[in-house]
Formats: sequence, C-alpha cells, structure tokens
Amino acid sequence: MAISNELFKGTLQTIILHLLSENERMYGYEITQKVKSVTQGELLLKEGALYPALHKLEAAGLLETSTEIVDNRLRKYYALSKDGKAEVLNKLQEARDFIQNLQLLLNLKPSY
Amino acid sequence: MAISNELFKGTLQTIILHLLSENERMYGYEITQKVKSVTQGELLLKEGALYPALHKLEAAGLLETSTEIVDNRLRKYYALSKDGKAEVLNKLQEARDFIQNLQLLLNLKPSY
DNA sequence: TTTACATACATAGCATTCTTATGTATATAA
DNA sequence: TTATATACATAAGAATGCTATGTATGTAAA
Repeated sequence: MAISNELFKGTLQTIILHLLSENERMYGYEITQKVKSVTQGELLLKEGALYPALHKLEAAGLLETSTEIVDNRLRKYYALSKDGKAEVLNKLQEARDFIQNLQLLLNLKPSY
Repeated sequence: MAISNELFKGTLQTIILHLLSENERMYGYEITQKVKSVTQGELLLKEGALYPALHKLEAAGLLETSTEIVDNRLRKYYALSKDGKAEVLNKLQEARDFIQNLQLLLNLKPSY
C-alpha cells in the first residue's frame, strides 16, 4: 500500500473481501480506485500488493473470476464464492476486535 | 504477536511508544504483560517481536535505557527520549487516521 | 507526433515484520 | 524435580507489501 502506512499490513485481504461483499463483482483496477476514493487518496493500493492478494484469495477458493473484454481491454472480474461469503463475516469480526483492542492499547476514542 | 491476528502487523512500534508515554519507564516483560491484560489475553506480544522492536527504537534514538538488578534478575528499563516524545505524537495521529480509514473501507461503526 | 497519463493485467526481487524455536538464568510452586 | 513465572536475547523461516519492471490499449496535451 502506501504513504508511509505500514499499519495497513495484514488488512488487505479483509478490505478486498469486504468490498466484494458490497459490490457483487469488481475488477482489480476498480478496487484500487475504490480504495483511493474512499480514503480520499490516503491509502494507495499498489498493484504489486493487490494482484498477488487476489490470486491468493482465488487459490484459497474464496473468490471466483470471469474475464471480459471491455473497450478492447482485458478485465478480470472477481466475485465472492460461497466460502468467500462465509469468510468475509469472520474477517470483519476480527477487524472489529482488532480496532477495539488497538483503541484500548492506544487510549484512542473514535473520532465521532 | 498472536491468536491469528495478522492485523496487528505494523502497529507494534506505536503500541510500545504509547505505553511508554503513559508510564515513564517500563521493561520488556512488563510491556508484554500490560498488552496481555489490556486486551484481556487477545493480543499476546511475543518476545521475538518485542525485543528486536525495542532495540530498533533505541537504535533510532527514540528510547533510552537503564539496567537494574531486581530480585537478583536483570531488568532493562526503557523510557522515551526527547525525540521519542515527539515521535509518539506522530505515530498516534497516524494510528487515528489508519483506524478512521479502515472503518471507512470496512463500513464499520465504532462499537460504542 | 510524441509524450504523458489513464486503464488493465502480471511478476520478480527486495525490505520489513512477526512467529517459531531456541538459549541463558533465577525464583517459586507443585 | 518438574513446571511455571520472571527476564533477557537471537537465528531461521513465513508472510506481507513495496519497488521496479513488463505488456498492451486509449486519450489528452505539448
């Protein structure tokens, strides 16, 4: 990822799975742009991180793919498999616990 | 760290610096126990992660050490240096931004 | 027209982080 | 005397992400 943000390490799979739980199907480049817009440019998801992560999730059976040609360019769409839909719930609960514990450790209150 | 929690990767330095900003001085083993108690056992900070991290922060000039013998056992106390006191503020702001962005990406509301 | 930028995929090499395993040493409880 | 707690430390390995690079098309700017 980027911008001196070492902190996001380990959260990428969860982010991908969650975006796909909201969007039915997405392709790689679309995911990078979505992450960029949601975080207002603060998190830049690099291709060198994204594509291997997508391949790994697919190999784990959590994602399914379908390739299309759009505007004469290749697009590889990813969607949650049945296992993926189950796993995203676990990952989100882990993320909630993680944020809770991190706020406890850092004495941070949510900013809203 | 531990318990299938890949998510904490990258947060260790921030956690250490913040604990030392609240406690004047702490020794390694004490930090592991503090993290364990604050998270109610959910985050187990391993020695193999902690000690190298402390050494690195010391080498970076953010921590200062003083060694004592207590109950016939060695204790190496760590405290924030002047630079460390400044850096902890940066790290905490980064952590706030990180949590904010992660909640945005995962559509999570704080649980209280 | 050619240079830069956006779209769209992919991988190899490297750096960093953390885990596991191991080692040393003392004190206490079973 | 065996296990557990206290207290430090490091080496080998796994996992993650970053940088750099490569291929290819389309469009906007100089």
